[in-house]
Amino acid sequence: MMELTRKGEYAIRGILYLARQPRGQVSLVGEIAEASEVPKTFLAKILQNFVKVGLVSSSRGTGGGFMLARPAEQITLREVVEAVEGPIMPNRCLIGAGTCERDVSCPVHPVWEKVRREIVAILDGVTIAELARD
Amino acid sequence: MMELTRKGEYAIRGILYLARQPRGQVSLVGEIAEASEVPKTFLAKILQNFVKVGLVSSSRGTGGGFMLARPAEQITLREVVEAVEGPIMPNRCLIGAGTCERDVSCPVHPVWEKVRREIVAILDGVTIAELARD
DNA sequence: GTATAAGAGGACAAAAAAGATCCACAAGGT
DNA sequence: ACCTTGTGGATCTTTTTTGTCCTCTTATAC
Ligand code: SF4
Ligand code: SF4
Repeated sequence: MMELTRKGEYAIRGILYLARQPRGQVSLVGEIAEASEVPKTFLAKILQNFVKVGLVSSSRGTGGGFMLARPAEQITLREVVEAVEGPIMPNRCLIGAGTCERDVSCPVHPVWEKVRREIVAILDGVTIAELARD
Repeated sequence: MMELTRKGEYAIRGILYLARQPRGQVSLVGEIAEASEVPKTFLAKILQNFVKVGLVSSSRGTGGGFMLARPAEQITLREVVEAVEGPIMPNRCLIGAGTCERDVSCPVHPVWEKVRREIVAILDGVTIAELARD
């Protein structure tokens, strides 16, 4: 139950690499992939996710590559995980009403809600900058 | 990320049915399955898991069936979930040393450990008895 | 002791998700 | 023009989830 996928793991390793680069420095997919030991083509997809949600900025052509779109101090672990894995959601019924016909007065429902809130709180409390300096 | 599977969901619904029966009353798989809206053969496997870990006791033959092996007040939601889904484990590297070559001084490691502890604490704080009376 | 009524266990199959790769294309630099 | 680098989509493989089936064992009833 409740396991981070490879994609999430790779995403963290990848963005940590970016966070460790000097401000303004762009990095190539291949470079990040090698350093983080992540399959290059897979990482490319992950970086695309980051770009889409505005965590990372990209540029093409010679001299192009990826860099953080915001300072690492302002990027939380939660944002990184959710960028590639979608919203944190311990049980499907939390998505919205009607997902489970039983959700009207389901006694277990509030427990999952609490779990969700706790996980979100922990991951929101950790920034990429903190993780990167080590 | 981190979603309970159907199996876990069915397990909870199933054991709640047992918890709502009068003490000493045995229930048939088919009966539990129908009431909980769970595929019967799948539920049978789940009940086998429960029996294996000692949460539920079973008997065969005429008059056989399933009942809680302990009072519902002494069964926590964590036990139920772990019985069918295995240990709560937000990231593979928590299983043990050597799972990830990077785990030596990995800065993210402690975060997952914290998440794990929190989830365990929440699920350990909820008993089947509490959930059943509703 | 034979029929019947359960659960136990294992093999197996379908469906979904995860993990990974490829290629044609767009955009930017020389 | 030509090279470089990211983009987007299609596709493929592997693993996990979800579910079924069949045979065997255990227990009761007649
Ligand atoms: S039974 Fe309750 S906890 Fe389970 S999916 Fe439905 S609403 Fe959620
Ligand atoms: S990189 Fe760190 S968090 Fe990720 S699997 Fe390895 S030890 Fe765990």
